[in-house]
Amino acid sequence: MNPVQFYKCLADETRLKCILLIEHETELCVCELTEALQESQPKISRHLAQLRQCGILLDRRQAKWIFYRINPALPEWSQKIITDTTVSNSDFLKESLAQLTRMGSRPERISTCC
Amino acid sequence: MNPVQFYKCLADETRLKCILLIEHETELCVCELTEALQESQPKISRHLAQLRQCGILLDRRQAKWIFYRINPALPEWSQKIITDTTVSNSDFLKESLAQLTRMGSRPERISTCC
DNA sequence: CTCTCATATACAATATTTCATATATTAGCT
DNA sequence: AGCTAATATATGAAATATTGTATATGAGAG
Repeated sequence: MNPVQFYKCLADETRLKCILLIEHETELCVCELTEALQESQPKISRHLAQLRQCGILLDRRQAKWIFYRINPALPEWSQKIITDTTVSNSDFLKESLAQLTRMGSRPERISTCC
Repeated sequence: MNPVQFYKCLADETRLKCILLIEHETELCVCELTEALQESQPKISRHLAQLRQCGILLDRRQAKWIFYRINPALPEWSQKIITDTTVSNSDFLKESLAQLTRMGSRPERISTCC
């Protein structure tokens, strides 16, 4: 992935918040992101599809849910940018994280490995 | 500057190359960038204006030329992203740097300080 | 004060991105 | 098989971004 394409993915509020929230939480499903960001399901879903197609995110299905996580095969420099941006912009995520915490009955995760 | 705004600035080939070339060379003027990127002068100029307005670049006039440099007052995380991106994407800049080197009669710089 | 060179800006046309709405898919339950 | 919950996709309209072309500005030379 070339750097312009990478930065285009980060250059949208919904997409950037999805990426940083997932980085912060390791893994999130569509309904959690929809709730955290207070946006419509198709809107979230479209942006996630784009991030998946670019190779920034990976998804896995577990029961009814689809969980997204950061693609560990991303080049190191882009992974670093994602973690650095998360750490240095807590204000930007504050509201969404609070909304996520407030969310009742979050789907339960089954660890992928072991 | 919020991170989305910052990434929007990087999410265009012309702008990203300008930023990374300037980072690489410390300081460049409009005609050097025009030559390095092989783009029209108004195109380069418009993008530089946008980067100046966002606070990513600073400019100074010296004789007939206007030199642009990275704004040292940028938040540390964004400066880091600019340097990391430059270091990790030499292929992306290769052609433009070669073009710059090939350029004859580059304007002479007078150091700002001392 | 005029000419030239380097750069900036205005404007309109074009291209790209984003979104709401409607609909499709897929898994699990009964 | 039919129903429901979660997610994905298609379509067209609206909003944004980008660009070429023409023109303006500003500094230095003569």
